[in-house]
Amino acid sequence: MNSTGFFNSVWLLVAHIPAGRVASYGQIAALLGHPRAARTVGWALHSTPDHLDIPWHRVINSQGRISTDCGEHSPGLQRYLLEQEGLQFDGDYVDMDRYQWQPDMATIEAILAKGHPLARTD
DNA sequence: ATAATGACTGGGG
DNA sequence: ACCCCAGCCATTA
Repeated sequence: MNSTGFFNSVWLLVAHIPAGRVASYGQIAALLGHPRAARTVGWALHSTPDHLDIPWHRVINSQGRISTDCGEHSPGLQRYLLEQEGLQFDGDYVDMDRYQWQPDMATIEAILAKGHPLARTD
């Protein structure tokens, strides 16, 4: 159990990204107070337990491009899910200025304070 | 405790 | 636009 770990915070925050919006790995890291831990965010999402039902597809790279090459969470699936939520792609890119999630600090604090029901069960 | 591992990022060529 | 590189850092596949 680890409701305060970084992975858990990542899942918690990503769970609150609204449909039709996206965040970058670095953005999630920064919102959690670790602006250099973008890679770790990617790793956290890679190891997201399926039962948590996290909208993992709403996290893409800072260029507005899909990064995953994981079999379970494939680029094709991620793009499909995003398009289902109304995002339009220009080639391999989405317009970050248009779709990026922009929560205010109060929202973030509320989410993090609320904390946890996402603790791992292994 | 140390080493390896990435769904990253920004900069440079 | 593309490819490559070095720095990055929480976790342990």
